[in-house]
Amino acid sequence: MFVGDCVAELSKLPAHSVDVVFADPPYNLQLEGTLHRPDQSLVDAVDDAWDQFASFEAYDAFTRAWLLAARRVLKPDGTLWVIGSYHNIFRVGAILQDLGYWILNDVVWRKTNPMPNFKGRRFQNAHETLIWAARDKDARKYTFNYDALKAFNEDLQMRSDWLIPICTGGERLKDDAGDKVHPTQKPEGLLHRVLVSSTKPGDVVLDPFFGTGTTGAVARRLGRHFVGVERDRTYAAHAEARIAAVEPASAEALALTLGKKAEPRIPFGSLIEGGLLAPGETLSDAKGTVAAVVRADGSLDWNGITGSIHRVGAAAQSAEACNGWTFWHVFREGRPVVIDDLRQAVRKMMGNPG
Amino acid sequence: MFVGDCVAELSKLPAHSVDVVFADPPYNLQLEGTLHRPDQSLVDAVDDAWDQFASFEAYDAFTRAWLLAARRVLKPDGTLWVIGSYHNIFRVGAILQDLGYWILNDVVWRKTNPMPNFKGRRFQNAHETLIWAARDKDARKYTFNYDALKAFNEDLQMRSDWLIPICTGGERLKDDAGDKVHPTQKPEGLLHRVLVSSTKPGDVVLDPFFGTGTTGAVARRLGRHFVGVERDRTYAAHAEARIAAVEPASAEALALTLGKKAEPRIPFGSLIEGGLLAPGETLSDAKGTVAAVVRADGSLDWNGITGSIHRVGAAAQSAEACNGWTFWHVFREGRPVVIDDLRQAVRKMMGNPG
DNA sequence: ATGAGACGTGAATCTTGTT
DNA sequence: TAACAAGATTCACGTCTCA
Repeated sequence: MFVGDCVAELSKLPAHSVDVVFADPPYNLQLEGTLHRPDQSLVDAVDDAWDQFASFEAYDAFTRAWLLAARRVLKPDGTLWVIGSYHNIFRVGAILQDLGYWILNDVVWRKTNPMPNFKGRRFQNAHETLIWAARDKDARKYTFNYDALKAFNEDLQMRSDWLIPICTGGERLKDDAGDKVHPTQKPEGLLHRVLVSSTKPGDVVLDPFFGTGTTGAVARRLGRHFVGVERDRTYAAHAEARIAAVEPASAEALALTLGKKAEPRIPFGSLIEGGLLAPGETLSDAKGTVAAVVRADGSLDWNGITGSIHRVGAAAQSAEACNGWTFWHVFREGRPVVIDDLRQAVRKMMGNPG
Repeated sequence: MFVGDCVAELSKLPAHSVDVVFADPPYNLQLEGTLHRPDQSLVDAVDDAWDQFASFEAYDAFTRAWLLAARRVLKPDGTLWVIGSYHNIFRVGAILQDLGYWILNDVVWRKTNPMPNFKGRRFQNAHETLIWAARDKDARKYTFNYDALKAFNEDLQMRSDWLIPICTGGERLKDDAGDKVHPTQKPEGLLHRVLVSSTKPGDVVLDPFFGTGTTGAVARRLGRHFVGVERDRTYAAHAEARIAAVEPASAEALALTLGKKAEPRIPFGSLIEGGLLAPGETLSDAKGTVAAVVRADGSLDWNGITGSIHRVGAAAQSAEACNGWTFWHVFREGRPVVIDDLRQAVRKMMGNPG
């Protein structure tokens, strides 16, 4: 591990000495005011100095510099991973294409537990994007452990969308005061999948933005060598202690983190998108005493009371709560069909994507 | 619908005339051999290195041209959607940031049934990326139907990852020979969610790469107007026939679920004017630990601190801010009733006068 | 000891209308 | 245009408190 600026430190390494680069650069978040949750508590923003850039141009220059330095130390058949959000990932992706990297995949990290959008002004930002790229367009022998991934994924090809929780609980590093050490610590599960898919035991992994050493900890556990560069001495110190405590895990334990799957939740609106229900159709309860109209936005209208299938179902029964899936029916060929059956049909259409 | 080059046709439209742009541009022109510069000259590949540079440059110029043209016709509070894959989306995203668009979200379309990766050299490419951006950074009144999407998604706010099947079966347009008409026809379910989330009935939607008219078909069904531009006469002809067969949904089915923000404002004083609260009555918080007195002028008095229900509520909690409507309660028949319920009663009175 | 419920928190470009 | 005021707004978990 080296403490220092990543471009300067990388220039000291020999060329073509690294199998894989994993980089979690600053996102250039460009936050302005403060943000409160509905309960008035303050959201702890990423306002650290290392994430501040004067302009897109400044961020681009920074990005070009470290991507160039990383490319020099990569072996000809090496690959590079970068993670980012919509704030920066498009710039990073375009620049790495310009520099001659060849994109192999973009991969979506779907968070099981993302922070909500508190003000209701956008979609909940529930994912981040990783780019996986070869050093050169004509690289043929880069490492991709296709069969291992397929075995871990219940004999299905590993997809480009990964469902992994954010880093919380005991895994999250805390200082003596109980505060998080690093504002953006990545989950080990993410690095695990990255390294299992694109490195072999004994490979050298370089992380130019080492932070608190997630890459190093997972690399050590998986029997990979690592080189980390971190500018902040506090982060580096925590990383060192953390990695020293890592014990290599058994092969069985490795399989566990990759096998997780979740049953896909089907929103009611998907029945409309999928054409199983048309806007304007009428839903009723099992006895046919209540009638509500399906609206295009995925809500119901019962005598002017509108909302989700559950809310309106509750209102129609004067109940506190209601499972709309089993309450509402639609007529098909003269018979009432519970909409839960339509949901099953959608699930079949949807196949089995994690 | 217009048949022609999108930049040329867009230049004929009036400025600030469009609410939303949905664009599905060519993903990687260099592979398809149809890459033209904005002046219509054909890009001629020479050798690999030069070809790569020339191709990205040309694609960037093409992208800049149509994004600029689209920005001119967008209303100040309009938004733009672009869909792409890792081949092009990073360049598109960086350029639209450079042009002054302000990214609101990136959204991942997760395919339920993606094509497998046959060679087993990469992850299965199971998603595409959409960028949703406002025309301007400081646009505040762009349309986002938050409450409709929340109802759609069973009372959870809509995430940035959408699970939707690809376009197959009866929805996929075929020609007389039984071959698919367009190589990349998008599913109507995807456009449904795009238009429900970011447009209102009656809005104008522009699609500069109209193809076989998915945007037009869904817009028509959802009671939105559309403008489509397509260069290929065959695609345009199929689009026209397809859209003509679409049955628009009824006005009632198109109504959007609206939240509190859309409701008329009721000053607190109206509760006193309407006789629902009497001057001198006592309000308290939900637990009954705080008590304030209602004054005839519509202000509260809590231990000598006077002001609006919000200010006094904040002071009573030692908080920065407070929604007085949900904080304060009044006793009715021995039970605490939140004053927000009284406000609803006033709204009903005002909605049905007499 | 156990369970129910309160509390805290995470890479966030997060309001709107009037004066 | 800047300042002020009204008032709308959250999901999944892990941990802690208290009965």
